[in-house]
Amino acid sequence: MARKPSMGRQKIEIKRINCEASRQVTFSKRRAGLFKKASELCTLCGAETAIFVFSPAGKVFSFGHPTVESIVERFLAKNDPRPEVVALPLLNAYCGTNLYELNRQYSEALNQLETEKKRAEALHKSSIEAKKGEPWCEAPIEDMGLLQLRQLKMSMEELKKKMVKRADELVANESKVTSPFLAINSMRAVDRFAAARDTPYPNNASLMTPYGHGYGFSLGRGLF
Amino acid sequence: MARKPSMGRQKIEIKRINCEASRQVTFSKRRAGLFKKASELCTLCGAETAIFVFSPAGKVFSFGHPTVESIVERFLAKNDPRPEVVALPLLNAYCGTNLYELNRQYSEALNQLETEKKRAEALHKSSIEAKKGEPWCEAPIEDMGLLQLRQLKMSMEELKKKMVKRADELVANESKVTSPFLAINSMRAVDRFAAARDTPYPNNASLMTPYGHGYGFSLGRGLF
DNA sequence: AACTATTGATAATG
DNA sequence: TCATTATCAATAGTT
Repeated sequence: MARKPSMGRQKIEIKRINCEASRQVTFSKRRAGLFKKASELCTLCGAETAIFVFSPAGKVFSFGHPTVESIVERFLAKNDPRPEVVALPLLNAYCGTNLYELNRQYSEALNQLETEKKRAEALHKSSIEAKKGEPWCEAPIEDMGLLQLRQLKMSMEELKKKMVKRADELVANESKVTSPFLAINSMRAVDRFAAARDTPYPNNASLMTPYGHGYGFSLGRGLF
Repeated sequence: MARKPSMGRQKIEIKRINCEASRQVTFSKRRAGLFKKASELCTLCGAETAIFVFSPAGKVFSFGHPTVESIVERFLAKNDPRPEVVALPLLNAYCGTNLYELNRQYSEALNQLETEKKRAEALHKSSIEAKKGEPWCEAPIEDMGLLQLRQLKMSMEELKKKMVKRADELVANESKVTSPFLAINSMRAVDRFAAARDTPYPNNASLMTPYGHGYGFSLGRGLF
């Protein structure tokens, strides 16, 4: 005998939802719906799909079948504009010839960059002192460099090593090995909605597989 | 007075569709639906989303808001273990601006390089032909190297100059310009389902924007 | 590609 | 967040 337990779904306009709370609710619901649709597409049609969703708050949610990584790898193989990705196969093509010289130049450029930054750092040192109590994020970026710079340099050096190593490998082995992308953030689960689990990665990502077909979802906190 | 023009939608099981033709049809329909859902999620909730779908035939279809590239970049910044990927945000943070533009310049140079390589490849085609029966990858790479190598070296040198110059700029100007990543494969259109258009990129990608809110879709032939 | 009967997704509500 | 339900939107089957 009860009457209207709800007025049911109402039509909504497709524009930003102003109410913070309902926007969040809608985000969750529709994200789940989107991922479900994606999994169905994969199952029904044999497609391979990856989805990344960044919430306004910066959380990342991803879906991938067979895995997020395999899809990204596939995509990057064709579309990544980043130099190193473009450069490696190119360098490979040339048998690693002159790699040393190229690396030297690259390093040199980076060293110069480092030098520049240090100079700037020195120049701004006084103003750092002045801004003592300021929150970290408001501090002038020139002022917080040394540590990160060192880290950067290390990363660059590692990149360089990898480039050389990779080139060597490819020269030595001309068989087209499609090495799987290191699937750091992937796991398989058989249970529907398997429990999330922490990973040791900076984004503190958690993972779960809501649909029982080897589809992987991941959640994590964004940096931005 | 006609009666049943159709028996309407019937329930289907979520498992691979065996019939090739209807699988293809379903793929198209559901892919469009998925992208629409994604665009709505973005609009309603202020989310940022990217989707990649590989058809069984190897075609890639992608959706991105604001652009595919920005989302991938963001994702990789947190999940890609490759050092160069770690380095980028670090540099960005350090310089108070992002490296996207620099990166773009770099890849542009490398793209030119790639073009050069292809040209040279064509030039050497006869010698390749001569080695009939041999797969392309077995052809001696030394045979097609000198020209491109020179070009590569030049590119690297120019990169170096650009990096240094950019570093100078950044030191001089500490305002945090968030220059948008050059969305090589993206375009905006106001028409729904604007006509696809060729791009000069290797995958011969075509692009269109089906939903009139600045969302970009791209279609292209896969390599795999 | 277009149409429409249905199913499936979800906005409003508890 | 989870559950319910009326309604709207997506789409399977057909032309």
